[in-house]
Amino acid sequence: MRLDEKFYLSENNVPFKEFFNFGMSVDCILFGYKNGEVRVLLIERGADPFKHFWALPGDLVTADLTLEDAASNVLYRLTGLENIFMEQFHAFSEVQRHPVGRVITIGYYALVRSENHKPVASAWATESKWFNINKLPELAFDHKEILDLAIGTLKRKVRNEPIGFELLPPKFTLLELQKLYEALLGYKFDKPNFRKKLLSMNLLVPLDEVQSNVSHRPAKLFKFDPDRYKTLKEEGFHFDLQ
Amino acid sequence: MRLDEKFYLSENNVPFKEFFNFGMSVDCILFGYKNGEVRVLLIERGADPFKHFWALPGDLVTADLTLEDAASNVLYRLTGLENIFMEQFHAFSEVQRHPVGRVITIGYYALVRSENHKPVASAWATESKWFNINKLPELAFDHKEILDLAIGTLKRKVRNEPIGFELLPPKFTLLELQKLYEALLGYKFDKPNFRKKLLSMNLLVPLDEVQSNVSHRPAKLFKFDPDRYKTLKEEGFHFDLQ
DNA sequence: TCAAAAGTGTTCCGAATACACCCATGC
DNA sequence: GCATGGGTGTATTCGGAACACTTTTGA
Repeated sequence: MRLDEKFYLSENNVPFKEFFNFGMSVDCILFGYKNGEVRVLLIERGADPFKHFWALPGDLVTADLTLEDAASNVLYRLTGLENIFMEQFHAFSEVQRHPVGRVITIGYYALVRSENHKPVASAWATESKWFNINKLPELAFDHKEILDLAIGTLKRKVRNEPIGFELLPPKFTLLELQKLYEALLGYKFDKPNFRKKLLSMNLLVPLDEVQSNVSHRPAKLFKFDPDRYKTLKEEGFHFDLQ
Repeated sequence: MRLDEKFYLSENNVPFKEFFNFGMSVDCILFGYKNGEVRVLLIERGADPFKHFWALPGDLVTADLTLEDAASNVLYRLTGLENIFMEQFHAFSEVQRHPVGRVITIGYYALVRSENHKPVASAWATESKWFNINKLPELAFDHKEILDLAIGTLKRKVRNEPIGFELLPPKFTLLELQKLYEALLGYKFDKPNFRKKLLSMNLLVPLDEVQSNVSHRPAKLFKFDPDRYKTLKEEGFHFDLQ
């Protein structure tokens, strides 16, 4: 259903079509975790403006796609992976934020298991590379602002929802989980207390499997139980790590 | 700085300007609180499409405004108030969500002290009216989806940040605050414990003033201390109500 | 045997819970 | 006096913090 344009005048009688001149883009903050470091995948721009600058992977959106589709496409082209955990977090709309025209961008943060994939090169990026979130290069456009907000959002989210698991392999030890949270939040947990707290939540399923090839007592492996979380949440449970 | 368009070809060599055909709008969910009820201000549409339907107040965005400006304008035209507490919460981008073209809308929720203002009529609305958030009419466009997400966001936010005060008059009693939270969250608090918890946070400043004209012992009035909250937050304090 | 990390148990403290109870005001 | 909500005190419980300790593996 497309209605007649005459219906669509603004309060000041501006013709409807005058409003349809925005560009939309998505920018993705892809987080990973390796060797105790939280990392983000950046690309080196292969074209002006900001050629050779590091930037967030992103793209202009075409009229046939939702923002979620567009962000999924960016992540797929970047990693070869589908169904990456991904969540919208903010719209950036400064009038002069993009040098070529009025582009509003929607930020998505996404979480992957670093080991699972190799970032691939693409037409819009000459290179892609993981950066420790505490050692970031200068970025193109307003991407520093976007990335800062993404990091803040991740730190807040990770305390209130069990999404940290998306950064770990499907099977993990409790100490690996603890180290991840320590890297994300920037402080230490007491090992026995962290264990007790996480296990008391009943979100982790112990597996009949242990670490191998470690030069110490091998740790039991666990997996996260998303269905269990769903059930608990409906019963009023709130995931909460301080 | 406007760069030459030749720089801006997509991966498939689509000319840059082909991307600049989106309409942007903002939709505002204005929450209020009165007589123990959480309410939202809706407008009755005065024009097609969805003429005579109840809808969220909103507007198309012009190229010279940020989204925040646009949302502030909507709220100002609606209430006559400036500097209303307001926060972006989601972008809605279903391809067919608007019957006349590709309009992406950004949802803002906002909080006002109901007593402070009278909703005013405007060109795009024949009427505006407060609705209890549990007794909502049928809505235009995808506004039900937007409103539902706004309510969910408010309930979550109100537990983790001291924004509930935005819905109360500047001076309030502890029981008024408790009733507000009970209405927002849908469950009861124990009076002595609620008092102790809130006062122990040191966010409330007791005033040398009490209720008047009440047929019972007049309650002490308090005000919220935003500077104190800022300080505490920087020290690692997390507002938290279960 | 030693290093390293896994894993358990216990004590202590403070916050949340569940109450009972008294206070001040208008009618 | 009595109804109404304001406001305080206390006993109990529960969870988190701190920390000591034992266990299991590889080298």
